[in-house]
Amino acid sequence: YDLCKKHRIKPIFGLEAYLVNDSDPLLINYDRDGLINEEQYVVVDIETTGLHPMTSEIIEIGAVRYKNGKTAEEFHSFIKPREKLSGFTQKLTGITQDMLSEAPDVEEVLPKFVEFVSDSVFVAHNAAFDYRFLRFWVDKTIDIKWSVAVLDTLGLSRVLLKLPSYSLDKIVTHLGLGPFKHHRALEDARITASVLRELLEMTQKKGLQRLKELDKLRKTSIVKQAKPYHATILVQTREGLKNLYKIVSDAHIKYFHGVPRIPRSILSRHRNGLLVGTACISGEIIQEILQGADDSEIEDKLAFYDYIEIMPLDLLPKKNDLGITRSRLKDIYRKLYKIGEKLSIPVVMTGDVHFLDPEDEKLRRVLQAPQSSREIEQPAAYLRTTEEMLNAAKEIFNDEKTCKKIVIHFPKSIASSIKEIQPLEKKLHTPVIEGADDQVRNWTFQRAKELYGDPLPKIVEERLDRELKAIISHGFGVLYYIAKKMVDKSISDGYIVGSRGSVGSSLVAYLIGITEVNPLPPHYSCPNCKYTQFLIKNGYGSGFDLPPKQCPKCGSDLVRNGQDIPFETFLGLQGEKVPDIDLNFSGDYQEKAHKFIEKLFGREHVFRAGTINTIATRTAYGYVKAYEEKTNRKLRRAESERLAKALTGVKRTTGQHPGGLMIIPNDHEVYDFTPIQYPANTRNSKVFTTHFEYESIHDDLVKIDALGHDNPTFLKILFNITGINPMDIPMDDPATLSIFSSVDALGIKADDLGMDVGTLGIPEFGTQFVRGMLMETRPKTFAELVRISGLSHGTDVWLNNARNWIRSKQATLSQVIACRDDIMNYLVKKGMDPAKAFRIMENVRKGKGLKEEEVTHLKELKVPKWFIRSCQKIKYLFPKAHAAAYVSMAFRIAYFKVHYPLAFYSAYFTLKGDEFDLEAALGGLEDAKKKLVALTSESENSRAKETTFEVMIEMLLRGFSFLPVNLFKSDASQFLIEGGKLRIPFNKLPNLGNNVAESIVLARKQKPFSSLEDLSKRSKLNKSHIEMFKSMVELENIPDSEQISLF
DNA sequence: CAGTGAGACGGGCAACC
DNA sequence: ATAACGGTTGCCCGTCTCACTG
Repeated sequence: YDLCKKHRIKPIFGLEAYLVNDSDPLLINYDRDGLINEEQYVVVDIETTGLHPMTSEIIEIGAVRYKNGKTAEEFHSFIKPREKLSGFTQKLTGITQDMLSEAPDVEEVLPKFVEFVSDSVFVAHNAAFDYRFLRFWVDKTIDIKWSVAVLDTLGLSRVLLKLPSYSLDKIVTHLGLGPFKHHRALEDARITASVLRELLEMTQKKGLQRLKELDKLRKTSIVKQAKPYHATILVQTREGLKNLYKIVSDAHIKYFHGVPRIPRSILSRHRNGLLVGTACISGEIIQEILQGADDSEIEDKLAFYDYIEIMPLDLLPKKNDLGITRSRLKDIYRKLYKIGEKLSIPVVMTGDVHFLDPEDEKLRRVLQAPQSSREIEQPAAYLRTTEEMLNAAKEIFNDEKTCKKIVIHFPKSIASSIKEIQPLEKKLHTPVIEGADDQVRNWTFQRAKELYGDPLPKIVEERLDRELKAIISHGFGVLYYIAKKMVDKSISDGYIVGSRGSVGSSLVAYLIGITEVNPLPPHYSCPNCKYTQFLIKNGYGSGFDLPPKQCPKCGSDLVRNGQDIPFETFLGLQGEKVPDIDLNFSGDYQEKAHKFIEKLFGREHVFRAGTINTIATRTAYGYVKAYEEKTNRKLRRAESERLAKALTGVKRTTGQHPGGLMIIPNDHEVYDFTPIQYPANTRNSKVFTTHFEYESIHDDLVKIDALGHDNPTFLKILFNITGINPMDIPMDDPATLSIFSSVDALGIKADDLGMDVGTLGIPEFGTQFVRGMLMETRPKTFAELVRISGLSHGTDVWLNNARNWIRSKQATLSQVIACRDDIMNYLVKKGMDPAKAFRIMENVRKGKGLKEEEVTHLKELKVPKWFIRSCQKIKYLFPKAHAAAYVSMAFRIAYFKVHYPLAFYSAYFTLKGDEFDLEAALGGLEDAKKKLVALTSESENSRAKETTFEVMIEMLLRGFSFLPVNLFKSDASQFLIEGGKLRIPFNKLPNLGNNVAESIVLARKQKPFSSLEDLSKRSKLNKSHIEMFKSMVELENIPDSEQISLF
């Protein structure tokens, strides 16, 4: 929409639909009122040389008269075809050329057959096929307008039976009607008569007496059985867009079967503001014509459509399985034009555009390569100019006037009947919860007074007033409210919540418990008498670094806190920035957190943000390679690069956002903004996602990010093992702080470990890169850790940037740009207008650099060169609040690593042990070291595995070791502490996942295993597992089988 | 006894914070 | 030896095993 606006193109929304006819009657042309029981039926089957009456012939007719539960007279005849039988037909039917050479001509057989049917009800399996075929040839050869009541056993069995397939033989098997010779006319007719008998009995059991009541049985499950037709839908009005969203949602959620299907009844129900076109040769109209529908049927069908589409003849593949030629198609198009004129339905020439330029056709071939054994020719479905369309029209119609009509005039008039629609308002629709604002205000002040006394210190009061004004006036109070509810719920369920993103910049958020980051300047406060002391500009970057102190008034130990973070990073200067509420839940708890939000807002108002998975570089090269292999040719490098590049961005599948929930305000429906669907169209998913990805709707809807993270799980495991509440850990513990610059506190030697910092396994501090930073900077304070955290994220923040300024002594660790906040703080201090400083901060942190006039302005303010260069290089930058939150979590985990090592290693391997190498663990230190060396030289893609090895080596160095998996002692997934050792859990065995591991523990709880046979029976272990158990698991000498105890 | 389909598992990849 | 942002969820696909089917 934006691009159209920019380039002054009128956008027309719409789609190519898979339309399914769910409203075709089971019985047609029936105008009597007979009883099911008393009606006379003729059950028919024909064998033909192909599927389309225009291009194929009838070679055999079989029919059985049926009345009152009994079959009577039979009719059978071969028919001599005008053309030779294909091998396929012979093979399918078993009918040979010989059998037909003496047969009568079609002109001779059909009159007898018509007489045999007389005014009975014509019955067949997929009756439309047989009926239309016969009718076409009756009309063609004996010139009779034949019309007779038709009943379809296929349709009838679909509504009466529940089967995966409704082919005649499947139904026969299902009904137990015995074997028969399929694809021979008389046999098929006889067996179909038996099927008819069963089906009619069933309808009578359902209480139906009269044949014309049959349509009462119709139900929506037909949608999945019927063949989908293409159709084009255009959006004419705003109402139409919402209707389309509803239709698309239904198609994805209720009627998805291979493709999203749109039942005609649903389209009719939401038809306002929509135009429906007949689409390509896979559309209903042309398909029906090919299958022998006559003009009056086509006219009836066309009543549903708003315009008829005609397409350039070269879109028809030369070889196609429809048995249709270009000249035949040309005739059909001409006929459609005539009918269009008669019915006053505009006929337009459309291009069936699937790509932009003719040569892009090759890209489609490459895309098909992995799925197909041969190279598939693609139709010329490119975007044509008016000139090209006129030329294509001339191939169908002789007169220029008609060509201009269908290429120019009719399309124009359709386009002008379409309103210009703005799909989204680009205005945030915040949800409303009655009383939320007041509640947030009350919670805030209540907690503020608990911490800082009443009346509040000026600095606190001023900040709260400023924050609350911005928060509430922009309608964000409800976000705070909801976030608090979620955090409270998670904590009461036993899982702490990590804060992430910039929420920690908000004092209100801290006070109501959304974040543990206190953004006030470093300060002392007395938990007893509420004495406070704020230390502004005293050189401390974090309250955690302040020296311990007693309250001068009452002598209690003072609390030290405050990370010194400006509120503006969160909401902007005037609260103009849409805030991001990001929360880190334990991965184990994430789903529950989502359920909780659904409950709060209502299920109709919360949807997981959808994502669209596209072909990216790696996959693109995969496609090109597959294409090379399939076509057996070697492309030049430039060509494969060109193809790969052109393929990137093509949609592959849809998915779920890692944690984002879109909130629909109470006074709206989701269809005001987006359709909805299942992720990846998996019908059993518990989740609905938005059909549009987050990026395209984020201006209009609030998103709450409830993400999964290991830290809360990590700390929960540590709490369970040690009983120590991670939130009570002293944040100035010197031993803990020391491992960020030395290994001494771990009781091992740097040389043995191969590094001289102790942060292996500490989240965000354990990688080689960050360890390198630690070795270079040797941070000694919490504030410095926060800076390292900022510096260690994003490209060109540390390397090629801050590190150089520090090395060349142009700036110090405390001066360089480590967080977003640093930029604004510094520039405001230099005298820049805060609004400008904010804008620069926002641009730099997104990697947009500086504008030329901004550089000039910075120079005027005497901002040093290194600062300007820094801003220009940074690609992404943490907010300080995020860094502070993450360092707090890392610090807690580090505390356990120093003081409760086994608990730490247990939690670490339980959580991060995907790459855990069981053999190395049991092989001992030297073995593990050897394996690590081998691994490092092996591949570049084994970083995670390397880290697991390093942590393992560190643990062994500290004097701890592993115990083998034990059938009676191991847990499913947790590393249990036994003495000074860690017992390896079942799920670390190769090819044995959590599922199976848990089944073992569950069965063991019920009753100890008496033998391997018993184990195999009562758990989900398979044979290979059992074999593996014999060599890798301590089985404590249990017998192989139960037999021994029998004797 | 071959074919099929479902489910578990692990690796590779993409989207996203 | 060098360069390196770290860490999470989720989808697809190939492989393996096993139960079921005719």
